[in-house]
Amino acid sequence: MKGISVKKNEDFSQWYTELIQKAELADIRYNVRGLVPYRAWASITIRKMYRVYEETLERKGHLPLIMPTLIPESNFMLEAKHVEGFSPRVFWVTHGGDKELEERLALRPTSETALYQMYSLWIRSYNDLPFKRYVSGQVFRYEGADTRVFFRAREFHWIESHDVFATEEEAKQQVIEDMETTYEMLQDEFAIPIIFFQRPEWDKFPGAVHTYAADALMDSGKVLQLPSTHLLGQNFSIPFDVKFIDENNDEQYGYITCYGPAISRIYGAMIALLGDDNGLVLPWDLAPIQVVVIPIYRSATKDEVLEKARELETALKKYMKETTIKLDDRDYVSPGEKFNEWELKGVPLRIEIGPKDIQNEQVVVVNRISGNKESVKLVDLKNYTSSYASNFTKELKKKHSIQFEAQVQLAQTVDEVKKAIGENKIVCSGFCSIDLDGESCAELIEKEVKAFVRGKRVDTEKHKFEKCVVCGKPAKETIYIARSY
RNA sequence: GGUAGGAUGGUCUAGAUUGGUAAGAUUUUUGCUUCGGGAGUAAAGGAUCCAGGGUUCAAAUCCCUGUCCUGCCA
Repeated sequence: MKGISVKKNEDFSQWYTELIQKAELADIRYNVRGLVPYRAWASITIRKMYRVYEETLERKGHLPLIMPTLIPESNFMLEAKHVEGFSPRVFWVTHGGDKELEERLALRPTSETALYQMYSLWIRSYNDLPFKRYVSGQVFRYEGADTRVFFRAREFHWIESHDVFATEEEAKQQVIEDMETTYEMLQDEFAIPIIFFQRPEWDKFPGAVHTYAADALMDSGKVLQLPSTHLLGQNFSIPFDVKFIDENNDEQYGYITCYGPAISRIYGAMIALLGDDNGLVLPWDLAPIQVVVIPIYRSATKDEVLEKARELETALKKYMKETTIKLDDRDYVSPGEKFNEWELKGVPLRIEIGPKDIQNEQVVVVNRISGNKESVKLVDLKNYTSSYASNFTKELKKKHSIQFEAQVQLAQTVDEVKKAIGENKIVCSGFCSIDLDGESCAELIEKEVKAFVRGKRVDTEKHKFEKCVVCGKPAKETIYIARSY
């Protein structure tokens, strides 16, 4: 069987694994564990995602940088919390040829300690600020056995932007801009519904003052952590000596923010969320091929149909200039198999043309989201396809929009939390504190309920609780609890 | 960490109880017939059966060691 053998909502894990193999997205047989080659179909989409993300960052004042992949251990050791958080997961380069290196080199797990070393040389005065840069590339983290293609790997693909400001206020504004960027990209371009939480102290980026992370709302009631933006304050600028001369000729340390959308993980979230029992479904702009034309003929009608199909292809290419169109004229594959194959790969629009259509001066069009088939006259095709193209992603977003409030269940006790999580809800509760003194309560939730405290909402919160759901002390915060991937 | 399985053509699996010519499906290549929702047929190609050692006339199969994978429990 070439199609996916299970239904998405019956066995998600199996569905996802088969989708990746059968739609030729990635090949898990590479002989280093946790490192995965992405095949052409996934690579094309991932490159498109990079492009739209990079354009957006540049529009908002960031410039690109290309940075080395290796970071000397001495840089890496400069910020204590950062080291503590990352060193168990660093791949180290220890040898050059046969010779042991004098200093170990880290394969970057993130680039703060490479960049800020250079920022301290590049930034001289307040005239250089704000200083906004981004790096696109791979990072390496030695994860445990629990890897899953696109979601968690030992090498993954991301963009990290690192911005330096003269004041804390400007840095805070940047964090807000990063969150807006995330909504623009994930919700508008990639059709993934998200919500931002401020992470509790015990769960923030190592070295950050605050971490704000987007959680994607998956239809199973689970959440998946997507891009996060971090207010680093002066935690890195002091050890790395990122200083500038202000208007009064005084030396000041900069305020830094960093933002890291992991493109490979967003891709995973997108295919997992948007896909259906027939396979992949992709937003219009991100599909490697947007329109596939399938000729249908018998031996007697072959030449005539193929000729008309080629004419159709030429016409489509003329009036859909930004679109990738493919005529699937393979003779050795039956139409039925082509239908299934292109559905598996998530081509948004299929156009069929056969003898009956030629006679009636029409084509048959099939919608990847609804599966609906209809006939369209050739004279109307130009209008039809242009409105189809502009509506496709909107339809997809509508189908997967999740009303956050409708997923939420309020809970006053740990038992209520447990019950609601069991019903695939996201739980809203009172909590003593999201500072370090609240960690023991979070650990209890983790242990008893097998769900995680995601933090407090960044946008306005309308629920208020008297007491912490765990310890019963006065609730300083309203927080959300969910299971996560 | 505990525990139970597993590793055989590109892929999935049989073969193990009872040691004896490595099997099937699928994939790939080619020919002919097909083609409006996963085509049929004929042929060809493809595995030192995870690694190393032992028992034996003979090992995919039995024994030992190692490596890697998977499930379940903490």
